[in-house]
Amino acid sequence: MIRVVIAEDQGMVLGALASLLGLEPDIEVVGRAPDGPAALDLVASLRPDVLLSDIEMPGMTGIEVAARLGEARSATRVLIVTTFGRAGYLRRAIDAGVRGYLLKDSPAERLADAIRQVAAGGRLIDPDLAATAAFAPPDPLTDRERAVLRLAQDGRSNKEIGRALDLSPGTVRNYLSEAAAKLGASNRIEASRIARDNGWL
Amino acid sequence: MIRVVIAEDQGMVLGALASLLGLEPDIEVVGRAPDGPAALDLVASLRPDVLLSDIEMPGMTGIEVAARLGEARSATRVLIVTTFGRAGYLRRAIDAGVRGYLLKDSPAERLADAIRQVAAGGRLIDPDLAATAAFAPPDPLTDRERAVLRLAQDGRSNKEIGRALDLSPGTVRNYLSEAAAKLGASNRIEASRIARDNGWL
DNA sequence: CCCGGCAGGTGACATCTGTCACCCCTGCGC
DNA sequence: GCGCAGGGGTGACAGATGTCACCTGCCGGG
Repeated sequence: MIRVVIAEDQGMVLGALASLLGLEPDIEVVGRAPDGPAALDLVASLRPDVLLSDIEMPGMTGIEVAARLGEARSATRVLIVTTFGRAGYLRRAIDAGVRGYLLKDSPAERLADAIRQVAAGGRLIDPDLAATAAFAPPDPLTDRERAVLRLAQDGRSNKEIGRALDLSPGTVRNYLSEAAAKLGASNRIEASRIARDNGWL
Repeated sequence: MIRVVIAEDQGMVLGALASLLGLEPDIEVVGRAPDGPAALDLVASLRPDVLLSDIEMPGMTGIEVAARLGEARSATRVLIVTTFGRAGYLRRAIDAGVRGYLLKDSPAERLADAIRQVAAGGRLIDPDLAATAAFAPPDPLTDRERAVLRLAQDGRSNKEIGRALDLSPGTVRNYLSEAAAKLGASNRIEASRIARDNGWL
């Protein structure tokens, strides 16, 4: 019997996934978490074979949860199931020690097999995303550029961004200009959009 | 027996919802559609009691589907299940003749009851969202302002927006300035964000 | 026919942005 | 000690943006 904990912040999807897995004779859903910290606690106390986790959750992302489990030498393997087919997310997930990465776009039938594969010690990445990611350019941004873009994307001015990051407005402008050049964007809005779409923010 | 068609573009969620409803003795999932047009076709051919539909789908949104069904005097009642708790979406959904509106955030247990209620001719709106929406300000934007904001949000310049909408760049600036003033924003980026978050775009 | 309202436009002005060349530190390898 | 890379900063300039007052043409109602 494969023991699984599910972490997913959308209650309806959480329940639906649980019922989907409930149909499988060799899989047992032993716990459900609505956010990152709860997932971490449940894995610590229940020690399931697999944690099936979303990425975007309150408190902590699924990727952070995976990283924490890795640090704690947990035996639980993490399988990410997410909406976002962004190459940058996949990259970070793999670096965090995740064992599988599926998209919610793919057919539901794939899920149980993915869990079996991961539980058996295998690895698994959504094939479409793997192909995309293999040819995607790597993240060209520096930490500063990322920070500045994050603030720029919700309308802060150079002056405000400078205050927030303790930089002069002129320097903020330089970073944004650099970032736009790297991303082939013609202004901060386009630059943030490109970075966001690639999962670099 | 309540006959239901599900429209949802994320395969995994579609399958999971179907299995969730499969547990209910009085509900039968008779069809599944991965996009708007397919949903419309399925409803036309299967004439289910209820269409359970997402909003954001390829081809046509769930709200548009509901509007088309209304025009066609279809007896099928539409229940929206969506991620987005945006007051503007709810408003438009109701105007389109939708009979229920649930959030994916709410617990899975609510779904089956919602379907029964809608199938029986009742109406149902997620209580939290209903409360929020009741106090939310109405959409203050004109069609022009909306169009301009939509283009501004992905980084087009005044000149480009003008070309796209066949307006002079100066007029575009005026619309954006107007919109920002109405929304209490200090620039086009913030204005687009506010409008988007409220479901006004 | 006249008037008011409304969509669209113009011009002027202050700011903000984007681009670029160049400066100042600090740390580090030699 | 020298050189130099890298983070941060400055100044100047062109062009984009935000704000506002005011103009035009068109339409629908008195």
